[in-house]
Amino acid sequence: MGSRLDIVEETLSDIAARLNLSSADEVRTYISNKTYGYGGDFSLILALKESKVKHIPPEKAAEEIKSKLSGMRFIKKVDAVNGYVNFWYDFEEIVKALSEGFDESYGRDDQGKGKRIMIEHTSVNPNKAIHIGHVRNSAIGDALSRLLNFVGYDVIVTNYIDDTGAQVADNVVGVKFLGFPRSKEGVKADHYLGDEVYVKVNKLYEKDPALMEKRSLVLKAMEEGSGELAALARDMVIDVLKGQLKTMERLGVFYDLINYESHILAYKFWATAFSQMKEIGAVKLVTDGDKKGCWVFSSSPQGDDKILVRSDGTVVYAGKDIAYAMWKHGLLKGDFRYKRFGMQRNGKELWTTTLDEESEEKHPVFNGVDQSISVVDIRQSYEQSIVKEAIERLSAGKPIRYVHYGYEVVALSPNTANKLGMNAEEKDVLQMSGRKGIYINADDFLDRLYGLILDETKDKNHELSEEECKVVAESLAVSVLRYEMIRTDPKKMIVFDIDEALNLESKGAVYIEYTLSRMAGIIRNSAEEDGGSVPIPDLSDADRKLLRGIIEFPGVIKAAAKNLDLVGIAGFMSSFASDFNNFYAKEPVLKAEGDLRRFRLWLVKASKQVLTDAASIVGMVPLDRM
RNA sequence: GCUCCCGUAGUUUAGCUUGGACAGAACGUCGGUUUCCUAAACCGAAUAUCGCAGGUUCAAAUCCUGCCGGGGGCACCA
Repeated sequence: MGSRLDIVEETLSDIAARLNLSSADEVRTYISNKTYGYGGDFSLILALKESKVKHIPPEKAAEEIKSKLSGMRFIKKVDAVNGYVNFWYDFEEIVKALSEGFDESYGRDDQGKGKRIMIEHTSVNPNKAIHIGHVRNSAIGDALSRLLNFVGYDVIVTNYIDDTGAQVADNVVGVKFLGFPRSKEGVKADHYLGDEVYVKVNKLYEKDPALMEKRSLVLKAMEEGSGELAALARDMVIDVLKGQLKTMERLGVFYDLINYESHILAYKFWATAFSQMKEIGAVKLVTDGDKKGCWVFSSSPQGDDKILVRSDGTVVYAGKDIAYAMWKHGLLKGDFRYKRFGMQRNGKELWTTTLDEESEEKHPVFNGVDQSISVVDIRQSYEQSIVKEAIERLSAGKPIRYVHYGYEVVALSPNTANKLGMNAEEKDVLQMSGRKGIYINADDFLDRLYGLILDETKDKNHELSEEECKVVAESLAVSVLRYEMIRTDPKKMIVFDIDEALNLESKGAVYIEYTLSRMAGIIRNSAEEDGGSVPIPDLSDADRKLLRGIIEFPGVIKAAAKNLDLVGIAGFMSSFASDFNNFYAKEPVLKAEGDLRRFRLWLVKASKQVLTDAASIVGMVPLDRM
C-alpha cells in the first residue's frame, strides 16, 4: 500500500502535511488545474477559503501558504498570485523518480485488493440479436470490470438471462404454430429468430389476437418445465444466447457466469427469499382494497407499496431480482449447481448454472460478494431502488454495497430511423424496439464499420498484407464502437446516427489508435536494447507536457475506479494522445542525439504503456500499426 | 397528478460530487505545414447571453427556488 509510484499523490500528501490538512484527497478539493496566463502546472485555491475564516486578505493567506511550501521534492517553484498559489513541477526530479519506479504495474492501485465484486451486465433477452443499445450496456459493464480488475479487485462477471419471458414464447409460437422454420441456413440464430420470427409473430398478434392464447399455452409449458414445448424453448434460448455471446466475443466482452432466471424459480430461491423477507417483516399481505391478496414490499421514502407477489401467487420481476441479488451477496441460503459452458477467446472458462445434478462440476466460488454492480438501463431505476433497499434491509447490518449503474438508452436519429423505413419527423428521436424491428444490429453495424475501415487501411498501408489489414480494420471497428459507447456521460442519451457513426473523420478511438501506432513505430525503428539509467537532458515544453500526463495517470485511474467513471479515462486518453502528437511533430526522437535520444525513447515507451493501459481498460484493442 | 434525469459554440461534448483566475476539447468552417520517427497527423483563426428568471455568496456553468423545452418512471405488464 502506498508503495506504488504516484508522484502527484506524493506531492499532494506532502502539501497536506505541511499545511495541516488531513490528506492528499483534501488537498485535491482545493486544486484547480486552470492556471491561465500565470503559468504553473496546478493551482491551490485554499487561500481564498482561508481568508474568510482568518479574516485576512486572500493575498496574505496565499503568501503564508507559500512560505510553508519551499523545498518540496517534485516542486520547483511556488508562487502566490491574487490569492492563488501556483505550482511548477520539477520535471528533472520527476524523471529521476520515474526512471527508478516506473514499471509494468505503473498506474495500478491497491484499492480493490482482497475485495470481491460482482458485475452483472448485458442481460439481453434471449430471443434476439444484440443491438447497439445493448452494446452500451456491455461496453460499460466490461470496461468497469477491466477497470476494477486493474486496481486489484477480484471481479466476477455475470450475464443474467431472462429465459422465462413472453419474448422467448413468441419465438416458440412462431416455430411451433405458425410454420416458421426452426433455423435458417447461413444466418445466426439470434439474427434469424430476432430479426425475422419475433418481429413477424408480433405483427401477427395484432392481426389475430386469438394467437395470444398460443403464447399463454407456451408460457405455461415453459413454467412447468417439462414437455416438448419447454424443451424447444430451452433449445432456442441456448441457440440465441450463443449467437449473442459470439457478438460479445467479437467485441472483446467476456463473462464468468451465465445465470438463468428460470433457475431462480427451479431452485426455489424465490420461495426462500420470500420466507426470509417475511421473517424480518419486509413484506406484508394486503388484506383489503384493490391489491387484496398481494404481497407487497413497502419502501421507506414514499411509503409506496411495491407488489412482489400477485394475488394469484406468482412473483413479479422485482421479486426474482431480489432473490438474485440476495444470492449475489450470499444472503440467500443455498447455491446453484454449475457446469462449464465453454472456453472463451480470452482463455477464460465460462460457467453456467445447471439443473442437472449429474453434470455438476468442480467450480470456482461465484457468489457471496460484499459489493455488486448491476448495469441496467435507467428506465429500471425504480425497480432497482426496490432491490437495493430490500438487500440492505436483509443484510442484517452487514455492510453491503449494491450499485445500480444506470445508463441512458441509445436512440435513433430521425435520419437513421427513416433509413430503417420509419416515418420520423425531423425532430423526433426514436427509441429502439426489438419487437417492432426498429434497431441497428451490432453485428451488422460492425460489419459496415469494418468494411469502411478496411478500404481506408488498404489505401494507406501498401506495405501491410491483406491479412494484416483485416486485423487492423477489425480491431479499429471494435475500438471505435466501444469508445463511442463509454465516452459520454452515462446519464445522457446517445442519439445514434448511422452516417455520423460511420464518419471516421471525427477524433476519438481512431485518433488514439493512430497515436499508439506512432509510438510503436518509433520503438520499432529504434532497434535498441532496454536498460541503463534514464538521462536527464534539458526538457522542452512538449516533453514536460507528456511527463505531466504520465504522472497524472495513476490519479486518473484511482478516481475512475472510486467513482466508476469511465468518461474521465476517455478524456485523459484524448488529451494525452493530443499531447503526444504535438510532441511527435515538434521533437525528434530517433534523430535526436545522445542523452536526448535515450531520454525521449524512454519517454515514448512510458507513454505507450500508459496509453495502452488506458485504452485496454475501456475495451479498445491497442494496435502497433495501422 | 407525483417523481427522476437531461438542456454548455452550427454539431458532438468536458467541467457540476467539493463554488474560485479568461468555460476546456473535438467535428465542421477558413488559412497554413510533407527533403526528417506513419499527414488516420501538426500549427493558426473565427465561433458560447453555460435553456430563462430570481436568490445565496467577496465570487455561480457549478448551490437553492420557480419557470420553459426534451426524455424516462410511477402497472397484479414483461
